[in-house]
Amino acid sequence: MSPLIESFVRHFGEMGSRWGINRTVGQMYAYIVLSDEPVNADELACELQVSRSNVSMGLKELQSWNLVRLMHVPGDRKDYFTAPEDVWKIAMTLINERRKREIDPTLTVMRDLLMENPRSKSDQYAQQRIEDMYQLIEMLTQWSREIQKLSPKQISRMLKLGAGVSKLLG
Amino acid sequence: MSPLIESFVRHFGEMGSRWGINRTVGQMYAYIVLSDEPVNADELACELQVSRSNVSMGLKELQSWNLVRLMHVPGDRKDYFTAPEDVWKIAMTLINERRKREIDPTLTVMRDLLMENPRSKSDQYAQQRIEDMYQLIEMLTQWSREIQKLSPKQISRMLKLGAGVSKLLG
DNA sequence: CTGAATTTTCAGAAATTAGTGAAAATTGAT
DNA sequence: ATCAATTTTCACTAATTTCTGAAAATTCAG
Repeated sequence: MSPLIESFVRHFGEMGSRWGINRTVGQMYAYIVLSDEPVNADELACELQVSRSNVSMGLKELQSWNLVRLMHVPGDRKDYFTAPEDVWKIAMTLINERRKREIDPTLTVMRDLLMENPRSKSDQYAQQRIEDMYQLIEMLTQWSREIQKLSPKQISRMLKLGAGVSKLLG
Repeated sequence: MSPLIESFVRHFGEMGSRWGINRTVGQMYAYIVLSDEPVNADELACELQVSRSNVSMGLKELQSWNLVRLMHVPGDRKDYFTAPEDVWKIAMTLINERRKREIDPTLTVMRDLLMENPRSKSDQYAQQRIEDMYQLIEMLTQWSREIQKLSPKQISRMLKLGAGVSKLLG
């Protein structure tokens, strides 16, 4: 692995571990993303110096996150993996998978707690707080769903406008 | 602690741990956020059933993230803590602190790697990928900075418009 | 100053999470 | 069907992270 690629892979391993993704899985994905060609498990195990079984588990996880696509190369029985060519696609997938696994269940818990009737003044206050958070998270996830209808080009244009949107809104 | 508050605190402990924040710190913050009045360390230790020293470390962390404010109540030597009343403020703080600690250093690493001259075809491809990611992350952080100039009301209006913005942009 | 109240530190224990190797299961060419 | 190639599983070990209790440091009223 070239020094350039190694630096990146190392850094993303560290980053991953701060975001609840394990270091090795982070490195594996960084390696796959930077790779020009489909990557197989043996290559990952060898380049990242981890056991073959660890790679197998990591790949299973990346597949469950829809972050890699399984491919085959003609005349080779091994499984090969690639990441989407479009970084927007990767970002959207990450956001959507995390929403499914973490945000949606959280909203459900909050909704349930808001249905209960408060047994005290402090429960009432707590419910108000929960409602504020609920509204905020709901708004953000709804927005994220909405903008995914747009093309990357359109999203870029919108983001670059930034605070300028407020002028359009009067 | 009422069952309602306990459910929320438990859930946020779990969530925290999936986002690289330790369970206890997550619970502590959930408890503080839902609390009507300023909270002291002994109360947290007692209600969450963790050691006093663990609370001390957790509070230090929450302070370093600017997520709590230290207060004093007259006639009491203990330190008391509160969370901002505005959930938008909390969200912005989280985003900004995470940017400072994780995104900015990542952008620096990527910028450095883009300066190096590629030693091979595959380095060239890797640099292209890194550049794509760099542009994407840069755009998102720039946007996040920009919209923080707006008031929560204005941000809400903008987010609710969602994909509708693209119509305004033609 | 003194000393009680409070907070912080930190070495080590406990708990959790990650990684390995050997064995089992699967796959697909012949 | 057979068998070699490949992937997966899983019990165990290793590494990391979190938590604790005791001691040290700090704070402040008197």
